[in-house]
Amino acid sequence: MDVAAERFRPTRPGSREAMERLQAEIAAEATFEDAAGVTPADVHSGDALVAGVDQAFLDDRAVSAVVVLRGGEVIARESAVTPLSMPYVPGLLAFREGEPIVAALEALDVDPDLLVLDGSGRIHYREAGLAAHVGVCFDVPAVGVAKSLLCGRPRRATDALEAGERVPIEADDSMSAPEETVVGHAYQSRQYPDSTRINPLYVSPGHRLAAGTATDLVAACGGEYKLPRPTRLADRYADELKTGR
DNA sequence: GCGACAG
DNA sequence: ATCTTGTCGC
Repeated sequence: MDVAAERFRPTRPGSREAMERLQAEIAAEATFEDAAGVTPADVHSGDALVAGVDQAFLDDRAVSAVVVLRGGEVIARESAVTPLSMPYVPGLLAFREGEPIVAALEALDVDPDLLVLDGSGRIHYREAGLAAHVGVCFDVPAVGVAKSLLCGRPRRATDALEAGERVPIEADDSMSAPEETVVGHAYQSRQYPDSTRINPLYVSPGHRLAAGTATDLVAACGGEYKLPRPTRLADRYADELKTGR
């Protein structure tokens, strides 16, 4: 697939200020409402191609793995390795992991209808998390799936949720969005029958999706584990590339 | 100064 | 994210 807007390519700008300015542009360019056509039904039927993306690290390099699914079946895989240009900084993840991700996606011969990224989308200080950055860069519907919450506040307690339940995540005063704007959801993809609790996933739209639809799509991706199938497979592939099978 | 902080 | 043994629970 091809980058739609070269100016949004996540390469490391000179300063933190420059990176934050670019994120403000990303957020302004991102659409946080349904504007693409990809529906949960399309994901189920196989009418939509879903790409799961995840990274693994080796010393000073990052390896990004992409797995494309059509109705739960793997139809393509790609990967890319690039040197790390900066350390992990909360709020600037896209500038650390974006280069290998974009490179791996560019190597794809097919064009996914939905990108599922490991990290936040709109749940971000400037509403420009990894999923928004990559989604806007390719101008493709994207959703972010994080294992922990970067910012924002759950509308109610998120412990003891049943499988399938979701709780809105509202913007707090650390974010650019008006307070209480629903920027994503805590989504309980899996849960044990009793005692032991599994933490929920934090799903947020990256581009061309409303918060509710983003979560519906992740649910439609399925999977036997906590992470949605596309992400789980990309995670395994990345680890496979890192070690050597 | 204190607390919070995707991967 | 990554480094890792043991350990709790279905």
